[in-house]
Amino acid sequence: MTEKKRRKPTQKRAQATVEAILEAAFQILEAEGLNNLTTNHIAERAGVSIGTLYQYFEDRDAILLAIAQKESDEIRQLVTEIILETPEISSIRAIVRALIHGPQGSPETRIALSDVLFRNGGATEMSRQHLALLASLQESADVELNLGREATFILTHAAIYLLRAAAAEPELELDTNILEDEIVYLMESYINNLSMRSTRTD
Amino acid sequence: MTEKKRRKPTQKRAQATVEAILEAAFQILEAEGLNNLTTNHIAERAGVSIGTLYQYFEDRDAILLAIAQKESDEIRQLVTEIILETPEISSIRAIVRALIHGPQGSPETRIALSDVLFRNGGATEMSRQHLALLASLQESADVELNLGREATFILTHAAIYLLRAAAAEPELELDTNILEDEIVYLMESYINNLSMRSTRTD
Amino acid sequence: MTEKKRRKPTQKRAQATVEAILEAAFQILEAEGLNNLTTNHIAERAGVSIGTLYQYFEDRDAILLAIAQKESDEIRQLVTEIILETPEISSIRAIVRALIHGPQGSPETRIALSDVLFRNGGATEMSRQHLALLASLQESADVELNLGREATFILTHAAIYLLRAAAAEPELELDTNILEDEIVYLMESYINNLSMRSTRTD
Amino acid sequence: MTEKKRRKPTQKRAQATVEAILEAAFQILEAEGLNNLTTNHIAERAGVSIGTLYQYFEDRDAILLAIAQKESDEIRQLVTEIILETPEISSIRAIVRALIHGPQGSPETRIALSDVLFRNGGATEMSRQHLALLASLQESADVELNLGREATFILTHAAIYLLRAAAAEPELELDTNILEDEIVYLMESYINNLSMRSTRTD
DNA sequence: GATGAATGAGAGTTCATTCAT
DNA sequence: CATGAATGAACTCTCATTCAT
Repeated sequence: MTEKKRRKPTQKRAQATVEAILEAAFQILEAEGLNNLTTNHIAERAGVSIGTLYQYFEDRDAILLAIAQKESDEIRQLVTEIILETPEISSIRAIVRALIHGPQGSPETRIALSDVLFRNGGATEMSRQHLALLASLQESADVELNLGREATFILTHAAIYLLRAAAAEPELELDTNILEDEIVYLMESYINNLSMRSTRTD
Repeated sequence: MTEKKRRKPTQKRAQATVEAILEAAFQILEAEGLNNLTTNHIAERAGVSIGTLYQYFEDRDAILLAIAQKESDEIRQLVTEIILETPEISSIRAIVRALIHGPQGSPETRIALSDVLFRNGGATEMSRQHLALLASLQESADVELNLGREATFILTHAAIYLLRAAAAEPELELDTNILEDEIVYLMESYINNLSMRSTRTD
Repeated sequence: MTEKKRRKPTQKRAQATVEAILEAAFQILEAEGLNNLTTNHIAERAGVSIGTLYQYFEDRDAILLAIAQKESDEIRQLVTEIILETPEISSIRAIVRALIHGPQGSPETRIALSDVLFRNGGATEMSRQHLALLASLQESADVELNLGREATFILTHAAIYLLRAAAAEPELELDTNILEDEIVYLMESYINNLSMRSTRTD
Repeated sequence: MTEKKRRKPTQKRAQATVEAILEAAFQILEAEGLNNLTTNHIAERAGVSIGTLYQYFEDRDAILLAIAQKESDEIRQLVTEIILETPEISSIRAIVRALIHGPQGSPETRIALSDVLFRNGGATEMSRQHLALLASLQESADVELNLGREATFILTHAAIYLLRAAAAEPELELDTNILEDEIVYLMESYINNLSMRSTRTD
């Protein structure tokens, strides 16, 4: 009854409003950081009133979440594209490459976005991404892997968190191509290790 | 010049006050999260006035930083203790074990603390920890490793970030013993991979 | 860029709000002095929330400045009115009379207001007032005055500062009419002195 | 009974402490302005504890007052010295010269000190200075001046406030020698004017 | 649907002053 | 006499959010 409903933008104009808000928020996040990402600021930059903003978004976090989900989708998409374009590379490399080149924005932006994704349904949204990742990885292995929870966790998180850490420390001046190689090596050698153990166990 | 100096606690009473503040801050962080960790709240819980708090800490962040540095020291200490107690285990396992059992507090607490450590001298304080880690790892390898920046980065960050991620997702119910094993495998197989490449290159 | 913009009151309601804030501030300044002129106090007296206050004024000083500028304008206006109403009196007397009767409020209020005017663009806003004053004075002299910087300074500051001092020492119980006469004498005799010197010098 | 007594420094060591406090306060006032002149800051700079400071001074204002009175004394002294050294100059010029060269410190410092002098017994301490000034001026006049309250006020305040204003506006780059001349002219021509009126009236 | 004026809890912080040691 | 740890009222200012227009 008393629940406030947020309008779902079905009309074209409304769609444009939502886009403007998300775009404005992203720009501010990039240019001025999470601390200056205030709702009033976003509304002003988007050219809408603060009241309008609140008709489309429950609260400040919802805006960030929308941006993050959009990026998340784009990365999934990118994995597929990479595999289609260069079918000779391994799934692992495709994933790592997508994780490197997909996300836009500065380190701070990336962290803010992955944080919000985590806060809002860490067990839901984010792990969906991880599980998709895992499915791809399974294909890479010669033998069927006998994965425990912990190995699964490592396979689905290592690349993501290492790349997040790399993004957060730009002063290390890591070469993205080499980094791609090394992370691929890291994961492949771990999968080999898992295979050996699986074989032995069987 | 313009810096306000904070008193360094020389008297016994002052020492106790500082301890009380840090302890109170830690408890609040645990029980109520980073958002409710306000300076007034800390002072109240510590049983001191807000003015007293500000005599010893520049600002809110300084309190967090102090806690984080204390924990950081404790972990370094723990690595040493583990190696002394169980000399048969590898350096890698000692480090991973210390990283698992060292940090106190909930996932959110750990993240907040590692964040503050990173914010305040990401290239200073934190990498000191990483480099010490690296030195230990070098000893584990049979051949002298020929490490590029990117491989170094992976070696020094993989365990830390994976464990941070694990702490952040308690709903996965990971078994810490198994997790320790798997991370050790991950790193050992990567080091083997590096060794093989080093050998070939030589 | 980093400047926070303050809303300019476009709606009628907003105009009234700004008026209420200025009025409240003036009353408090009168009744309780500059030290008790806190932003919370002003907002409360004005019947608006503290947040509203800060939407229209950058900070506490900006409120004082707004009041001072308003008064400053009123005095300029008053000089003109006096000359129109009593065209037989000299410019000097008109200015002195305006300076005596124009400013509202207690001595402390006047000083606070002239201080804030001085702080914010001492070389800008305030000297504009002084220069206008000077232009009027020049007309009073028979011969064209040959004014050095220092004489100019005296002409433009003597009346203002003496009246400010008089306002600051109400216990002297100075009669404003006589004071007006004496200050006019002071300035006229100085201008005569300047004229004599100018004549001689030519 | 319950009245707090402030110690009068009779011993040598105590004298030194008081001196150190006043000196420290003056330096801070000069270097960092009235806003940063905190009691803790003064005590630290003076090398004494805050508790000690409060044994010699009732409150923060008392420190400023002590400095101001010291300066005030020095100026009175300076007038005498100037007259003794250069007996040919008029009393007026001696006073003006002393007011120009006597006070130490930046404009802000001077204003702060004259303000405190005024606040604490505007009718007492400060007018004592003014009356001494007036006595000297009376001697300069040929005929006995028949001074009303208002004329007295002008004679005793004009020079002081004009010089204070001049000090407050260093950007005008007034030449102190010329300023001395002009203020002397201002006052002399006013005294002449007064004389003429006195003569006529008699 | 859109607007933007208004809200207000509450954050961080300062500093004159006291008093137990 | 000196110390300096402790006090806490008071202050400025922010920003997510609401709701009358």
